[in-house]
Amino acid sequence: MADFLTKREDNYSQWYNDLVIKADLAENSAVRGCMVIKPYGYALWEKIQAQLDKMFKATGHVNAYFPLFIPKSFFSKEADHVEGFAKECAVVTHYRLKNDPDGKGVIVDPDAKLEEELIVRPTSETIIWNTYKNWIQSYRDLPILINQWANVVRWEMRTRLFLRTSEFLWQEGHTAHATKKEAEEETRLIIDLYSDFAQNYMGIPVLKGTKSESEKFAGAIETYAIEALMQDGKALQAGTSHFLGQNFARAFDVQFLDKTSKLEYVWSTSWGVSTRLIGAIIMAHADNNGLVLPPNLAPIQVVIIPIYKGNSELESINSAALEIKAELETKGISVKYDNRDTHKPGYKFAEYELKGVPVRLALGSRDIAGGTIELARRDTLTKEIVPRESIGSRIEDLLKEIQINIFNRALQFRDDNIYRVDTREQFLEQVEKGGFILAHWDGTAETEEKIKQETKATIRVIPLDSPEEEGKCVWSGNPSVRRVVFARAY
RNA sequence: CGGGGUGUAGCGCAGCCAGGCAGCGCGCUUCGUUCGGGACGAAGAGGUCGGGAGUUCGAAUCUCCCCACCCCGACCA
Repeated sequence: MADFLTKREDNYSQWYNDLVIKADLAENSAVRGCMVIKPYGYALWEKIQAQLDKMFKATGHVNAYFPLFIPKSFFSKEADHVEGFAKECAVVTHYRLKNDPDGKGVIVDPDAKLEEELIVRPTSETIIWNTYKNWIQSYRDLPILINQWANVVRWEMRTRLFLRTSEFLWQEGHTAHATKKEAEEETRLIIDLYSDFAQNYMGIPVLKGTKSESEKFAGAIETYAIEALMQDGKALQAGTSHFLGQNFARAFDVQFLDKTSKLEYVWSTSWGVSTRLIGAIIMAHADNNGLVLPPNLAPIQVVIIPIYKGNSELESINSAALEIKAELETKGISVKYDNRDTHKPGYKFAEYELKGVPVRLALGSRDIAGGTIELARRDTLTKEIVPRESIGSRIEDLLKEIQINIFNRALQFRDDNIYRVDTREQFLEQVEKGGFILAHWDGTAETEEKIKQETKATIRVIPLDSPEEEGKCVWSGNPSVRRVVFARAY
């Protein structure tokens, strides 16, 4: 059917690239490594934003905005943080252009060199903690629970639309607390919130856990992550929440007087998810006909397509369609009525399938005469004829059903692709096939590094709920007390 | 930064080896017939052949230089 898309089974990454472009989500821009997010892709991001924003607000967070530019000196204050980001920072060195005296065009004005270079934020901990320093003197000033929606820049070597681009959109939460306990609770609260969002809105099951020492955020004491499994068996980190301890407070000298008049460093967290989530939605649900969007995040939940011969038929279909649209909209369902006369129904069917619209209604003279509507669902590609009077309630139920169905499908796939592995041979074999590998690990960075070098698999998470279990490290044979999750990852 | 590849109409490509009117498919415009799974016919529009220099009567094609992008590695949400 969709023969303009590369088949998923032929070349998964080409299929993904084709899909992003053909479904009109985004395209490569004139700037290397940076994408243009097109209206349909941005609409999806807006749905993600709106829901997360609601969830952040419901847990007491507020939004604010900090600068894009960060003085270079701020980066040198937290050693691990510098180490982690130094290699991928864009640097602003000048503030003016001038006409090229030798000819056409403009050049950077050498007289306009900045005293101190500015870093384009790869993340905002430093500028934010420099600012918080001025906001916090007393325990009465705490907690600070701020989120910002922003763009960040990380100069990536290799980029892929949504999954890894040099500039991307995200939200970053930065909180300040009086106690360690409170900051730890915040970190856990957010990773649970992300997990809830991934499962109930994106329809993607995730594994929740902590990162190993080498995989955690630069500057964090502990990094919690949710990890999803894509259809090709590779893992995708879908969200992270960091317990930063007092690292940034010490680096930026942020102290407060507690209730006992004792001077203390502030405890902090940071957490984020990015436009990468769009990549996750694609790679978790889409098929050879195109996107399959979860109803809870689909920009268009229902599309209505008229089928008619001549203008007289169209008129009666128009009025019926608009009635149905209005009825659905009163139930909070987003509906598009596509009565463009420039494309045939078959074209539109294929187009909305490609774009992953969960439910499609087709309305023709036969339906008008018989008081029915043809309803097609994207997740199963099945059709049914529904009586006109029950369409509202049918769709209301169906959207919920589709949401659950695609989650269950992804869950089934995920569960079918978790493997308990106990020997190096099994590990090597399974890593080639993909999936999450549950294996014993001796807990050392050396072993982790060796495994990464030889298999390209990394520890995705150390699951929060993993039971203690005596075993031997799959690589070194040294004793281990629990299994961790390995996979090749995006 | 290494290795490979590609730049020709909006998109996808052929033409280059062996120099001689710049082509094909899709898309686009107009008109007509169509319309329940990507319609058909007819007529059109659309080009700095990535850029520069050279060889030649003549360069998309040969030579040299430059630029950009893509893929594969090392780095990463």
